[in-house]
Amino acid sequence: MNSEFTIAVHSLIYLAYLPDHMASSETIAKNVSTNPARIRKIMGCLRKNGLVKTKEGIGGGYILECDPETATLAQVLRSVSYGSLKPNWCTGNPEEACPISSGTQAVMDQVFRDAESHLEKYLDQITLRSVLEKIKQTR
Amino acid sequence: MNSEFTIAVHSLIYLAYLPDHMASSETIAKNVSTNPARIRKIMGCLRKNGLVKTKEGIGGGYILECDPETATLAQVLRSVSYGSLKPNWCTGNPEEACPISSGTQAVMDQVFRDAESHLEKYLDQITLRSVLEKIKQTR
DNA sequence: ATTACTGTAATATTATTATTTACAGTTTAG
DNA sequence: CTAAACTGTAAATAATAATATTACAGTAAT
Repeated sequence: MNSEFTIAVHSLIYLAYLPDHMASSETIAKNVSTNPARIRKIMGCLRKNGLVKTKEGIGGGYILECDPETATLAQVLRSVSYGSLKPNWCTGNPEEACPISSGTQAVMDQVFRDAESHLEKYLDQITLRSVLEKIKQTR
Repeated sequence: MNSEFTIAVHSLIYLAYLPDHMASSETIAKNVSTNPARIRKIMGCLRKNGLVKTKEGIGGGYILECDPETATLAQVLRSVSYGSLKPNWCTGNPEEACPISSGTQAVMDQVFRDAESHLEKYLDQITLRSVLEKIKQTR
């Protein structure tokens, strides 16, 4: 898993935290500690999934488009990191006669897919609001 | 997650599949499609956790030291990839005054730790035997 | 029209993964 | 007792993936 999921959650939490629920890619990038282009790319995914809205042009930026009370980390995961649990390196060789060498990868792929859907179930219980509350309490 | 978990599972399945449950690092590496040094490193982790036994010297190699019927993928995960769900890149900056920038990482770390223990619970239901059976059926 | 934004892609940089090589230590066989 | 076939481990290198930088066209406000 790369960091896009974490960045997406961080950005959404940040928007939820701001009084007007809005910020530019540059402001978000500073808060997250990354660069604006990366934020824009990730926000694009969140926009396609209805979690944020874009306002282009001067004074524009990103606006939270979901209710932190009901939006869950699973929605965020699906938006930016679908299928990212499985490593991209593959074991074995499909051409081999040995069933272990040729067949293990497919079975492991299934294991990872199932694992990811379990992960989703867990993340479905975590709302943006609950994360925000935990952050506030941590201080 | 890097591929060590998949390689470890593949290696164990391969040993379980062999009549004498034994093979050298070179043989395993060929089956997995990687190099012997990597296999030896991973097998070292599995040995420390009692999943395989090493036989050094001529005619040596690795021997399965667990019952495929009861050994689970969770044991393998714990042996080789503990804490690997969380990405190593971190968002935010602990020095910042903004609670979101300084506090999100710690909360996300907790989310990943919990997610990993959920993952473990799922993998605890999958035995080496069941993976081996699936591979055999796939043909 | 100019300014301040987003969307997107190409390129560069850095970090992580994986491979290769090497060698000391161990056991078996002759 | 010595050579051969293994493991254990680490260092060096190569390959790949993640991240950052740069650039520029498109859009909306002033």
